[in-house]
Amino acid sequence: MTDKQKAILDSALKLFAQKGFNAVPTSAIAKDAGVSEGLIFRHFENKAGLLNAIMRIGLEKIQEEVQQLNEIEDPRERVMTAIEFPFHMNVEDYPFWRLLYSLKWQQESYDVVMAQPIRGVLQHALAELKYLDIEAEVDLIESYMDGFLTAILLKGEGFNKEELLAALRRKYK
Amino acid sequence: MTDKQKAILDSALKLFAQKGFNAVPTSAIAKDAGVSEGLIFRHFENKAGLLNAIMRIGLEKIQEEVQQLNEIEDPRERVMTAIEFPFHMNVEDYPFWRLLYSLKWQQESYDVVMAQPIRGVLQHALAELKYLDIEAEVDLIESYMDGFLTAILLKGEGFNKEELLAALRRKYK
Amino acid sequence: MTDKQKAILDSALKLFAQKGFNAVPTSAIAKDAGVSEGLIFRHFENKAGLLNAIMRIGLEKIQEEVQQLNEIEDPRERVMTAIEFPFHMNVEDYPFWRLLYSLKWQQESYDVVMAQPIRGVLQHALAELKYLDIEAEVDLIESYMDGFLTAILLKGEGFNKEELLAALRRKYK
Amino acid sequence: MTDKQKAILDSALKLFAQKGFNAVPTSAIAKDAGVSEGLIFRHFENKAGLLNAIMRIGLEKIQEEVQQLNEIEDPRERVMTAIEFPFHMNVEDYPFWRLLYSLKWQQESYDVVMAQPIRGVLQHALAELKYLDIEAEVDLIESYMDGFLTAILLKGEGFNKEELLAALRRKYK
DNA sequence: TATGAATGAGGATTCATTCAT
DNA sequence: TATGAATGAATCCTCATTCAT
Repeated sequence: MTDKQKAILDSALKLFAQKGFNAVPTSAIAKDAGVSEGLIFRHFENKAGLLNAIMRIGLEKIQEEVQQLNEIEDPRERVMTAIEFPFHMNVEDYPFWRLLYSLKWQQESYDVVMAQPIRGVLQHALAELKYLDIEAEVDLIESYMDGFLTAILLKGEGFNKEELLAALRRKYK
Repeated sequence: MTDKQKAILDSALKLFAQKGFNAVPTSAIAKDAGVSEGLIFRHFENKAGLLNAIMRIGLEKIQEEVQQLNEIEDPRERVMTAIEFPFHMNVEDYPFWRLLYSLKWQQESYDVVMAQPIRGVLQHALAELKYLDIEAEVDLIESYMDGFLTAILLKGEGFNKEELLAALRRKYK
Repeated sequence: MTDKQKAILDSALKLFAQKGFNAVPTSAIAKDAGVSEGLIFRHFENKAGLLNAIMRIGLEKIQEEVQQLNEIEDPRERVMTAIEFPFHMNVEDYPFWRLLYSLKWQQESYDVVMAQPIRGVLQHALAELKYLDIEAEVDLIESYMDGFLTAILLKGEGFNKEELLAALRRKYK
Repeated sequence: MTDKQKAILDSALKLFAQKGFNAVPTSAIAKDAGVSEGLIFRHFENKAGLLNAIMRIGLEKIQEEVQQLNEIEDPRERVMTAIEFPFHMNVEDYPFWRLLYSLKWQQESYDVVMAQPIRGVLQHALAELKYLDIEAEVDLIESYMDGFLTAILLKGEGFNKEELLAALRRKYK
């Protein structure tokens, strides 16, 4: 991957995350990345291809994250770490998550593919813990995670991430 | 409000909720509503004005909902009813909520205005319950609600709302 | 002619004169006149018909003006009065002249018809004065008049009409 | 400036001069220039930008003209040459002058900027000639020029430019 | 006579995409 | 690989005009 390809991907991710996929013209991406408009199409075929490339990279990152989760022995701790993932995730990954979450609400959903690895972890852990209604429980945890991610990604300022985490832990102690 | 105005609003809400504001051309709305495209602009000035009208109506519905919440005497029950709101909300309001939640992720956010009434109810109830860190607690509850709403609105099929609610209640018994 | 018809004509003349025929929507005329949009078309058939009505009225006024010119016995004085017409014309007729002069520059020209009566006066007077090349002389005088009208109608402020007239008279003493 | 840019400018000037800025759709310009409609906006941003480009070029031509005037030593001759400018101007510049004079009558006026250089020449020359009321005199001359330009630009056929000039010179001998 | 809702053709502008260089 | 001029379909919006009331 050349420098220019990376520049295009970076700009596209940044802008898509800020304004939404449909609201960002390819010309704006080219300008932000400091390349010609044509180059985007040479490298990524079309605008959807650009999005695909971003998502492929994001999925790889998620899979690394999941691998780290799986290295946690204690299933209870593994679940708690998963739930708290939104609080600990890397700030530089925020744009990717914003984009993923904004795309959820439009038809073409990458969401299912992306969520699957984490669901897998949870299913496994809950099975080890002898839970009965695993699917419902996973849905519940996934809902929590969605909610926290939403809060963290959208309430940039005027909101205390640490206190929210503290409140969460108080509940689950 | 004439029949055609209502038809436009209905079609617009439906389509915006399905595909996102930016992805729906006014021509598609007109077609779906069975009116001429020009009529949209005569009644709502521009596409953003149409969205505003939808949001104004939605806000009124939310305020009614909040009023009903406030009639619940017991603050504990009031909070629980609020948290469970996503499970009990009217199916015909789903499109509005989908639209609201999809807009959250783009710049021009109606979100803050819309969430305020519900936050007010929670702040009040938690004060009655002598909570200390009210803001963090409200953020937490709001996160839950966001998460549940996301689940309910996006996982149409292949997901059991009732079991999720049961799992939630088991936790909070 | 009803009050509303007059209101429409007044508003149309005012707006056409300010911004040009093409730049004024019929809706703006209706609004300014305080009538419904439909009424314009009931009374004047279409936008061009409205312009025609304005022009017909204007032509009548010009013909009255010309009649007064013709009552001047001395041909020399008659010519001078004509040349000075732009300086003495009624301020409330400015919009009509502005409109007429702006229309000159577009294809559909009312100009020829409107200028004819005045040319007639000049031709007559110059014949009485035994001029030889009457057409060229009339063209010359008409050019003067066009120039003065342009100056008076366009340089509203920051321009001294009286001094211009004085300068003109100095020349022609 | 590419060939296509020049083609667009040429077509736009021609059509604007014929029918007026507002009466010419960009589609007509594109068609006449043999380019796609989109190209107009890529090069000139919007319709007003296209007009601006035309005017900028026109202003440069005027400034060249003015420079030539200033090379005339005798101030009396300089003034006469200026007054007679409408009679001697290049036929291929007619469209530009038509456009400029048609725009005079609408709000957004380029007129003042365009007229300034010529006024400057006249003010200078009249000062050399020890005129007293220079402003009024310049207004007078400008009016003449406006009148002659109007005549020449609008009475294409059926009007003898040479005879008008002869009549003018007879007066000013 | 008068209203104002409704239409639809057309107008300015945007934007993904192509292509010659 | 990289540019940027060029395209044309689509998009938002305007506006003269019609029509039911």
